[in-house]
Amino acid sequence: MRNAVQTKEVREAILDATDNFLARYGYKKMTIDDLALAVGIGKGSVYLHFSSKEEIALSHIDRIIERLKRELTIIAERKISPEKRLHLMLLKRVLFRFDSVQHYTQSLNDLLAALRPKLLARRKQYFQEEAEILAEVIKEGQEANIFAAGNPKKIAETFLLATNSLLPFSLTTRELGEREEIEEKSERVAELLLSGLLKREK
Amino acid sequence: MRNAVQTKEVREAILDATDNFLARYGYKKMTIDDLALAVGIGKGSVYLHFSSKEEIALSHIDRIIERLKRELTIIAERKISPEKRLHLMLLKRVLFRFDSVQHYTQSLNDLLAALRPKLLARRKQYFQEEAEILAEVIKEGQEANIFAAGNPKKIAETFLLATNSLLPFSLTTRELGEREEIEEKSERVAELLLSGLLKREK
DNA sequence: TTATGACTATAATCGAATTTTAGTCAAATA
DNA sequence: TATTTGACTAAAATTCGATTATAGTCATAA
Repeated sequence: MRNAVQTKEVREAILDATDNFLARYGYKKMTIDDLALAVGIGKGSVYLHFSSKEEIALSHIDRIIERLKRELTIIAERKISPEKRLHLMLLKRVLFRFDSVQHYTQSLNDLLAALRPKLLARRKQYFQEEAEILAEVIKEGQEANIFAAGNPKKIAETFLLATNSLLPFSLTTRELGEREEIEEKSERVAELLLSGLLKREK
Repeated sequence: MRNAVQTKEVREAILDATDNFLARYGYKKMTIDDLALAVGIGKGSVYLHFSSKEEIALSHIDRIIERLKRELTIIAERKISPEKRLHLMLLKRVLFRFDSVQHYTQSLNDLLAALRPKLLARRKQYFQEEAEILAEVIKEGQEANIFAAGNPKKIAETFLLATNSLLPFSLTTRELGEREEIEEKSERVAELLLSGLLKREK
């Protein structure tokens, strides 16, 4: 059906416009009228794709997270050692989020404040999904007898927890400073964690 | 001089009252009049000890952090292996902060919002001071040939960074849930980090 | 010499009037 | 008939002038 494609394109266009307005003016100042105008459809038509302004913003965030998961998956499937892949994935995760936040500096507090309760619920979900991707690689490493034994999912969660503080989503954001600084810090945390995971015997 | 003691006592009494009001009503609703009344001194006298309401709140936070540093130092000086001490210190740090936040649930957002710029500046300071305490223990462990080589201060910073996300000072606060859950997560992160620090050869 | 509380300038709060905007739905369009 | 629309509404946000609350001061009292 041509219509389904058309529909998906409009939906994407709305999210593209959302991305633009959020980065430029923030969540509060973004209006449904603006979005409709930018996409070139009637206001009512926006509600054919989304049930509320909130749902638009959440879908927009979902789309960003989906992109991250896709990038992590690509690394997870590379033909290099599990150790190296885990390392790259941790760095990717931290830097991806850092860059996202850079992009939304003006609007982020605004957005987080408005969607806080919903976001908290989703974060758990995101976290689990990311852990799942890491866990696969950890399992492989264990099967190859490179990594120490243990529940792969739990280990993956621990890795994510330990790198979470490097993600600029909190009070610490500005404290973290430059991208290079983050890069270096991530590197150190990742190495220490990986070193802990590697099997003891030389 | 008896007066100096007296002065210090009044200062402490003001901070005690501050602790009480912050936990009960939050920063905004706490007034200087309230504090003076609670301590039993005139309003003007409060300004003999502190130059502003903001300085009172910051001093109050300093006092909390001082307590944490004291507790960390006590562990650092215990007569057990550096490994064990580091482990205990990491747990102490996470749980101490968790408990503080529990105490101030109502008022914390309020306080953080009001003092954010000043707090960011101090956090770096706190962070460095805590790292210094850990670094001592790490150095000992290296001298005892238990820990792998490396700049002790840098390693300490890495440890703190990796446990930072467990500290309930950010969006993740509620996500973290129960104290037991935090305890278990801290345990896992600490173990993995320590395992990474231990020397490779069995 | 130290402590005070009445005083002030500023900031916060209130509430009524006005404007903006999310979401709806009857009508227009394809 | 199946989609799309934009005028419409109810609710929320904003404005602004008036009122109240409060941080910080300082002349006076202890």
